[in-house]
Amino acid sequence: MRKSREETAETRKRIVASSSRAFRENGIDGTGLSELMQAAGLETQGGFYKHFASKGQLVTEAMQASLDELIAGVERRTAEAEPGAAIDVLVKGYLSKRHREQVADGCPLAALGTELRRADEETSQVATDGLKRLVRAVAKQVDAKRVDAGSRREAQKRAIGVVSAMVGGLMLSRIANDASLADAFLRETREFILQHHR
Amino acid sequence: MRKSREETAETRKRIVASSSRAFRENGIDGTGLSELMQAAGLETQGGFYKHFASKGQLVTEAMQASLDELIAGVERRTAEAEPGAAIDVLVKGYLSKRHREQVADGCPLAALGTELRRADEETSQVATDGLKRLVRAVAKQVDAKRVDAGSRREAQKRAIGVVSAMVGGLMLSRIANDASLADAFLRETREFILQHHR
DNA sequence: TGTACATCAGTGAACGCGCGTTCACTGATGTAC
DNA sequence: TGTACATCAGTGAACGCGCGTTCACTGATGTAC
Repeated sequence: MRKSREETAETRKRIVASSSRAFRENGIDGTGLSELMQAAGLETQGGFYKHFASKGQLVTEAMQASLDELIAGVERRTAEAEPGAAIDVLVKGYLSKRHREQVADGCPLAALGTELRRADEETSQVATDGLKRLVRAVAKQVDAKRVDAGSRREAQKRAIGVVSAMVGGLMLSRIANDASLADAFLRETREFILQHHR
Repeated sequence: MRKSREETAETRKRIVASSSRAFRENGIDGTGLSELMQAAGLETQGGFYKHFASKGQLVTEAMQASLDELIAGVERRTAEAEPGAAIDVLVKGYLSKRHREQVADGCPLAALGTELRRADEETSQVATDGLKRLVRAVAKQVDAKRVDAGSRREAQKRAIGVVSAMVGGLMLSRIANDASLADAFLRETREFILQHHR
């Protein structure tokens, strides 16, 4: 039953990709290995350890993958936007009903944030790096007109505030079991952030 | 071994109080009943069901307790502050190193936020109510000078943005395994929020 | 106020279950000549 | 290019463990008279 190198590599990628979705959807503790292997199209969970040394290692790689996805999404969206409107596009996309509903495809910080505090060292490092990259990607769009060195530092600082509000707003919008409050969290957090840029 | 009514009521309170701390510290899924009963000073976990119908019911009550604590804290701090400075005191207290470190005594939204999305209906309701009360408590301090009806609605809207940024900033500060980034999240999120009020 | 009985908080042990991990096995793939 | 052997991806079953929950039991508390 041995598989070719190519197939093996594809299986591995499939496990990481489907796990990164499953973790965001059901939490890290809330997702078992048998569920993950089935989601990746494997019949049993025994083969897991042919690809990963432990569940922890998979968590690290899945976190890396979803953060890469997040940052690539931010950069793609802002690159497509007309200059000056990028921050608007970014904030409206992040704090949208679509993003609120599509947890498995969305930001891993807003999906797993409070679980990450208790993650192992490797995952913690990956999350910290992702957070830095996110801040940098957002900073590029904050005050895009001013480009001197001083304002770049300013932009970085502002970007931290923007990221805090975006992630907090999305997470809290998902907690509210009341549609009007949930929508208000998206809408008013967008407004709150964008007031800084008018 | 029967205990008096008074003792029974005290035991129940002790279980709720120590559980609310344990959940914030280690997560809901991450905290077992035997751990909770030991933390409350009971020798075995068998007696748990003399007080609660299920772990879920305890989760609901513990969440209620920690949200009550949070809102009482917000109201106490702002009541003590001199008028006009209340929002400053509130934001600086929430986004402080002390709060970042004292997870078990801190805001349950920043500690358990992403787990609450998957909570049962009762807990979800308690969390939503708590979120509303928090927004209302913060709104009282936002634009405290203007008190006409129109600005009260405005204050409520602003308060939502303030809450999003506070909760997000604290949670992300806890994720960063790098002290300078973690501190920057507290500092710059404070700045970001307070710029709205200058 | 004192006695007899019912109640029930907490103990201690057990239940089935799903968890992460391990392992013997299979047979197609990869390697050596 | 063809053959012989080693490798190893995936299967299927099992491991010990801690989970939430249940239950028989104990004996102090509460209730009834």
